[in-house]
Amino acid sequence: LIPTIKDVARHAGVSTATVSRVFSRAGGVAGGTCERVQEAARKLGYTPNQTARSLITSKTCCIGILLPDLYGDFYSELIRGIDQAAQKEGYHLLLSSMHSEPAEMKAALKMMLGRVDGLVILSPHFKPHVLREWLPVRIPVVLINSPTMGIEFDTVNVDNFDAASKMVSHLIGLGHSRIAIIQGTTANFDAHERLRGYRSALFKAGIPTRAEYEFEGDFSEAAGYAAVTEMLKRFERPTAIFAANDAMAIGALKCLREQGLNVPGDIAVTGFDGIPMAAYASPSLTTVDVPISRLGAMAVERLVGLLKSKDHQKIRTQVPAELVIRESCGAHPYRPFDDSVIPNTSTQERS
Amino acid sequence: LIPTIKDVARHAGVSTATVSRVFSRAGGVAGGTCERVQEAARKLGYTPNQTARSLITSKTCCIGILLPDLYGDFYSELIRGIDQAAQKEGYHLLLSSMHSEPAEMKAALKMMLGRVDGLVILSPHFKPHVLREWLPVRIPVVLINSPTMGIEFDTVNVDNFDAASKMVSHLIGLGHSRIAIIQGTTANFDAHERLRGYRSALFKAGIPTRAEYEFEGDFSEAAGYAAVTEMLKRFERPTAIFAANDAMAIGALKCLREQGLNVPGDIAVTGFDGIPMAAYASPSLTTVDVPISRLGAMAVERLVGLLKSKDHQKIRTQVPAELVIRESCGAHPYRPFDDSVIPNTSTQERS
DNA sequence: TTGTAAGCGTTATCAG
DNA sequence: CTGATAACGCTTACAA
Repeated sequence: LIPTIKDVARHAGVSTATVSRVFSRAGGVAGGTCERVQEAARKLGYTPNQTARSLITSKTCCIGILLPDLYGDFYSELIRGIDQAAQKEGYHLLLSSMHSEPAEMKAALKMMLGRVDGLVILSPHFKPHVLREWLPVRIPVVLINSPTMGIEFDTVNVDNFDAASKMVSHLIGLGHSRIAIIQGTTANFDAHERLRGYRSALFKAGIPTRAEYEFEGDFSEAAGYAAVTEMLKRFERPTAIFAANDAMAIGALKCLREQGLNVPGDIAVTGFDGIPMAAYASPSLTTVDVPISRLGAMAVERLVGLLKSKDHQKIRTQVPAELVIRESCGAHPYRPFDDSVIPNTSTQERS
Repeated sequence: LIPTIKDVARHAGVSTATVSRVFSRAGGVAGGTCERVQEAARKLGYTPNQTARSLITSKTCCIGILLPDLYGDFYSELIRGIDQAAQKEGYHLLLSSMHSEPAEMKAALKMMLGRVDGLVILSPHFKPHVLREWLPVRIPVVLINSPTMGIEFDTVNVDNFDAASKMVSHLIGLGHSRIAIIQGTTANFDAHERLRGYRSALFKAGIPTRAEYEFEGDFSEAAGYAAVTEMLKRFERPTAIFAANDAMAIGALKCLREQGLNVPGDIAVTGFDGIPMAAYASPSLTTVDVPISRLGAMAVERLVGLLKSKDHQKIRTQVPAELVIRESCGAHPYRPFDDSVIPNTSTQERS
């Protein structure tokens, strides 16, 4: 039903080897023969079977992407960066996301073996050594946002520590010394690094860290709201809040507004991530722009590098994130609304 | 370097056929033999090569996803739905997005042939007959949001016409008769259907359509802003605005606010898409919730259906979209802020 | 229950 | 420049 190289060869009156040479652009085929082959192929609607091709060449030109069950902006931006880089490098994507359980992830991994030349994995759950155990074959792997305790894998991480430190230093520079943090999910690596950056900036400025200023959170808007509720009960309340992500910062803003407090007048607030809504909050939210799409792109670029050269040196790449100073930290005067920030999210493609 | 079925067979002292039987769960292998094989495989770190497997079985358990260069919520929601459905059905995803030019799309298509069992394509650009020409082999295909003039492919579309019509009818029910539309990108199928729904609702209510109430747009916030600027110059200005997507509706809200007009008091506004920010706008935006993730899921489900049974009847599936009544249309009293709506978009997985 | 051997559709290695 | 022919790693009749 579906034409193979043999059919084309027969119709063109040549051998399969010649047809193969034509389609693999190997050269060494006479002009006339080449045309005859292409004509026959067109007539039959022949396209080389990539599976068979990659079986013999042992190259798939595919990279496997393993993601946990994330969603929203982070997910799409990451894939965008990955896809763009992959396309530029001539690779395709075998995607498997939605993995919350180890068994699912392991199964996905198995499915990919033999189908991909390399793997990009974002797995906040599973420790590198667990992954190593699941990867019997020696296949190139790049980890995104991984704790990278050991040096078993190449990694590409957002420099959460540095950016958090810079943000808190920025607040200190604005005159704040009673700075609270609303932390991300415990045991999350990003959350951990942002906390570390917060503490480091305070330390560098000679400000002692205070346990009662380190509020728990889980990256949700509700957590930000709750943390502020708790915070306002304190006698010596902070003059600034460093939220570990934008969602919590926005929850914090909401609570502060409800309590009649002025931001940044009474209390400054900063976020982390740079979600579109941050610019649209009122006051607009000072935050850290995490270059998610570059994160994905760099992971792919590193992987392709591994694929091309048999360079077996493990590299830890840190992607820098930059501060976006807006109104909520008090560095800028308050303006009711920021510029256009809503991405065109209709069913339309990007114009 | 990488162990094959032969290596396992040799180590276990059996034939490759037996090893194959063990790993393909075909049964008919003695318990002791089975264990010996698995032990050998574990020692060697063997995993079946999926490429070789699918070459002989001519089943890949992969479906190809071809997308244009979209981004943001739409993109991630679509993939989410696709991925969930695919996983449930036991299929994997070969993804290729970022296609703005025909040549890119064609190349991507070729890359997939032989690697996938079927295709899900979202291509607002290319007409079905062009696709048919690019698909020489008879491979199952489901089109998402396609004009579907002919009946060459199965399609899964959002019922834009119906939802738009319902929304405008809702405005009419609230007493409006001078209703403007801010259209989406010309030549975009969704935009076209929403316009058709708008006109249909007016027609059904016996309200004549007026060309001067049909403003151009391109789905961008700026376009919504510009359209309202233009609109306010008119003597008999509309009492309601039906924007063809949320981004434009929010642009419209911004312009109206700047002009000192009250929404919905002076003029009602509605959107389309149901982006998260719509709930967070002030006043909160009445809109149409487009079930994007279900759109993707249904496309996959239909495709898997085609794959399993050789049912060659083409089906046009319409996914219904529902109205989300909030404040901007005037049906509800104005409250300063809606409930928590910001998704957790941090690097953290969905909790 | 197990082994032998013939493919799956392609590319690669030789000869010619 | 072209054609046999042997892989690639696996599954699957068919035999034993």
